[in-house]
Amino acid sequence: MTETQSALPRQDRRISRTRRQLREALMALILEKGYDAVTVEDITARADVGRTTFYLHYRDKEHLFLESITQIADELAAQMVALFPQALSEDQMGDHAMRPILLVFRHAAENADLYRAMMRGEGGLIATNRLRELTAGYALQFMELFLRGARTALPLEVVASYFAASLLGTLTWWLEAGMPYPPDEMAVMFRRLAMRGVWEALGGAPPPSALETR
Amino acid sequence: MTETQSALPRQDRRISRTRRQLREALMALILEKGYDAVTVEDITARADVGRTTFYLHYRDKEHLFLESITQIADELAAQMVALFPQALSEDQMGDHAMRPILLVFRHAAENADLYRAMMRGEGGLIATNRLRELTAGYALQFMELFLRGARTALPLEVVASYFAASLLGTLTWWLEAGMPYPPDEMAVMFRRLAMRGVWEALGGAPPPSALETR
Amino acid sequence: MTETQSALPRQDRRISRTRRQLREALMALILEKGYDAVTVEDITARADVGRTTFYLHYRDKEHLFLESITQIADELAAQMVALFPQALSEDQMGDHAMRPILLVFRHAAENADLYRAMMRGEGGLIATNRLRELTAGYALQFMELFLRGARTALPLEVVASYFAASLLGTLTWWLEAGMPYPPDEMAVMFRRLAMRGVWEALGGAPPPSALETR
Amino acid sequence: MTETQSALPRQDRRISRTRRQLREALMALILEKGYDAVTVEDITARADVGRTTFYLHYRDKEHLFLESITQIADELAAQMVALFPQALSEDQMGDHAMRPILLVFRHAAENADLYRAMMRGEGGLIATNRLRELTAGYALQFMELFLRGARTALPLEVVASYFAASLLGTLTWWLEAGMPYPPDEMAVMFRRLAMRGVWEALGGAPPPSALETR
DNA sequence: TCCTAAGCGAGACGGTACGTCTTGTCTTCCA
DNA sequence: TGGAAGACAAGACGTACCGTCTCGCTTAGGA
Repeated sequence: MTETQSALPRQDRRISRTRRQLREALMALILEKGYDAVTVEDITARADVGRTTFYLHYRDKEHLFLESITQIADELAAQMVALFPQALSEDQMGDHAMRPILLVFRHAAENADLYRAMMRGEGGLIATNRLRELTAGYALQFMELFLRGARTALPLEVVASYFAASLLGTLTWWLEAGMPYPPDEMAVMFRRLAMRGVWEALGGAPPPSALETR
Repeated sequence: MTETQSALPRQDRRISRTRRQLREALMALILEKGYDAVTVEDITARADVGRTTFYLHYRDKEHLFLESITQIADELAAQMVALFPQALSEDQMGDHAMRPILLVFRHAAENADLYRAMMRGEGGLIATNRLRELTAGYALQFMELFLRGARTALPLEVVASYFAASLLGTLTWWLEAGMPYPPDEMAVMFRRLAMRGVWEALGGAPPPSALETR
Repeated sequence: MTETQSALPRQDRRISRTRRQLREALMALILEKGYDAVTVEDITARADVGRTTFYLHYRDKEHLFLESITQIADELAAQMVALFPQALSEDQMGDHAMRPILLVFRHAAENADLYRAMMRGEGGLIATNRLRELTAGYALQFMELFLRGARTALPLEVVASYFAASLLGTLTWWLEAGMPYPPDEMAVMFRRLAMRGVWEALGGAPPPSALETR
Repeated sequence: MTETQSALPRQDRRISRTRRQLREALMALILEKGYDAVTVEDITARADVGRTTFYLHYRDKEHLFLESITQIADELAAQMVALFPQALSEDQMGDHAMRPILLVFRHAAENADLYRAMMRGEGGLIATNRLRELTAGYALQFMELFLRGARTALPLEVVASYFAASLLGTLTWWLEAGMPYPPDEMAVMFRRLAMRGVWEALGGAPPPSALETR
C-alpha cells in the first residue's frame, strides 16, 4: 500500500489525500447529523479543504457519497468473488451457502461506522438500494449456479429479493441496536431464519449440513 | 364518509378540503419526482393553494408526509386489530398467522400509489422506518401472544425484526416491480419463505395448516 | 413628499424604503471604495437588508447603479425642460444659452457626492456615457432649435459631442479637484472657453449678450 | 527592430514574444467584449500561453493593460517632444499650436484599434484618466512656455483640464463614430472649436495665423 | 557533451463573489 | 376572519475567476 502510493506522482498522491479526507469527513458527519443535514460546507470545513476543491472532485454531495459506498461495496464484492473459485458439488453447496452470509456480517462488523452511515438517515435509501440490488444480484447468481436450470417452487426473483431484503433488514437492525450479538452468531441466526424457507422455495430439502454445521 | 363531513361545520369542511388537496398533491408529486425533489411551492401550486396556507396547517413537508402516512397506517392497523378479537387456540394460530400477511398485501394493492410514494425516494426512509417499527411491533405482540412466555430458540426481537424487514422488503420489491403477482399469491409465497424459519426459531414445528392451507 | 408616501399602500412604502436604502448604500460605498470594489453583499449589509432581497429588486449591481443615475439625470432633465417654455427670439438665445450650463454646475454642486460617485472609478463609464449622450442630445436639440435649418460651418454632431465632452470633462475635473470655484463662476469660465468656438462653428458671430452678460 | 530582437539572447526573445502575444490578445479581446468581460483565462487562451505564464509576467489584467497603454502613450509623447526643439517666437506659436493636435489625431488614426480598446468599456477609465492627465500636463507645459508668466484671464489649470477633456472627448466620439472625417480635418475642426476660447482665456487675441492657416 | 537554469504548461488549491433556489416568518389586503 | 399575495432574512447551492503554488517538461547556453 505504501509502495503503491509512493509510486504515484506527487500531485496524484495529493489528490487522493484530498478525496480521502472528503470521504472521511462525510462519513463522520453523517453519523453525527444524518445525511440530509450535512452541507457541502460542513464537509469541506471538516476535511480542511476549500469548498471549491470539493466541486473540483465531485459533482455534489451525493456523488461523493456514492463513490464512498461503491468503494466498500467493491471491497465486499471482491471478498465475495474470492469465495467461488470453481464449481461446487451439491453437498458442498450447503456448506458454502453459509460463507457469504458470514462474510457480510463480519464485513459489516469491521466497518460498522461506515455501514451505519450508509443506512442511516434520509440519504440512506441511496445506499440501501445499491446494496439491495447488489445483494439480490449475488443471491440470484448463487442460486442459479446451484440450480443449474432446475424448476423451483417459487419464482427465483421473488426468492432473491426476499433474501436480500431480509439480510439487509436484519443487518440494519443489528447495527442500529449496537451489535448486541457477535457477527458469527448473527450469521447463524439469520441462516436459521432464512434458509429453511429459501431451500424449500428452491424445491429441495435443505442439505443436512446447512442446518447443523456452521 | 360524506355523512361524517356534512356533520362538520362549513369552515372545518373547507379546512379538511385544503388538507386533503395538499396530501394528494404531495403524493402525486412524490410519484413524479421523488420526495426530495418536491418543494413546498410545488405542492401548493398543485393543490391550488397559497404557500402561506401550507404553513398554516403543517410545520413543513415532512410533517404533511408523516400525517399522510399515519393515516393509511392507522387504517391498516385498525383492520389488523379487528383480526384478534380474542385469544386463539394453538392450532388456530397457524391459520391466523396467515391473515395479517394477507391483509398487508391486499391493503398495499388497494393503495398501491400511496405505498409506492411512501417507499420511493430519499424521504422514503421516514416512511419505511415508521412502517418497519409498526410491523415489528405487531409481530412481536403476535408472537408473545402465541408463546405465552415459552422459551424460544432465537431472541424474539431478532425474529421480529427479521420478519418485519423481510415482509416490507418483499412488499417493496413487489410494488416496484409493478405487482407481477396478485396480492393473495404474494402472501402465500411470502409465507412459504418466511414462516418455516420463524416457526423453528420460536421453537416449535410449524402447524400443518400453516404449510398447507391458505 | 411625505404626503405622497403616506398615500401609498403600506407594502409599497416598505418596498420603496428598501430600494432607497440600497441606493444610498451603493452611493456611499462607491465613494469609499470605488464602484468595482463594492460587492452586492457590501451593499445589502450597509442597507441592512438580506442579500436575497437585493436580487428581488435588481438584476445586479449595475442595474441598481443605472437606476440611481437615471433618477438624478431625470431630475436634471426636468429642470432643463422647464427652461424652454416657448420659442425664443434670436437675441434671447444668447442669454438663454447660459442658463442650461449654469443649471448643470449648480445641480452638480448640490449633488456633489452623487456626481462624484457617478464619475469615479471603473464603473464610472457607465454613468459618464449616459450623461454624455444625454448632454450631447440636449445640446443638439438646443442648437437645432436655434439654427432652424441654417447651414453651419462645422457638422452639428461634431459640435454637440465637442460641447458635451468639454462640459462633462470640466465638470469632472472641478468635482475631483474639490470644487475650488463656486458653480456660477465655473459656469462663466466654461462659457468663456466653449462658447466662442461653438458660436463660430455654428456660423454666426456670437450675440453681444453672450459675451458680456452672465 | 529585427536587429534589436536578434541581438537579444534567445530566452529574452521568447519572453518578449510571450508578452507581445498577451498584449495583442488583450487588445483584441477588449474590442470584442469590453475590458471587464475579458478574463485572464481568455487572454492566455487567445495568446496560446499557460495561465501560469501570465502571472509570471504581469500582476493582473490591469497591469498588462497599463503596460500596453504606456507603450503607445510613450510613443506619442516621443513624437510630441520632437516638436519643441527650441523656444519659439510668439508668431510661430500660433502655427505650432496646431501641430500637437494634428499629431494626436494622426496617431489615433494610425492606432485606431488600440485607441478604441483603451477608451472602450468599463476599464476604460484607467486609460482615459492616464491620457487625460498626460494631455493636461502637456497642455499646461505648452501654455506656460508660451505665456512666460503673464497673467491670464482664467486659471491655467481650468484651461488645461478643459482643453484635455474636450480633446479626448472629441477624439473618443470620432473613433467610436468610425472616424467619419480624416484626421487632419478633425484636427482643424477641433482647433476651430477649442482655440478661440483658449486664446481668449489666456488673455490675448488669437494670432491671425491660428485662424487662417493649417 | 552534459547539465543546469529558466521559460513554460498543467492543474490542484483556497478564496471571494456571484446569482439562484427554497425555506419559514411576517404583514397587508381581500372576500 | 381565513386565505392569498408577496416582501423579507437566512442560508445552501453550484459556478466563475482569481492569484498562488507545485510539479515536470523543454531548451538553450555555459562548464
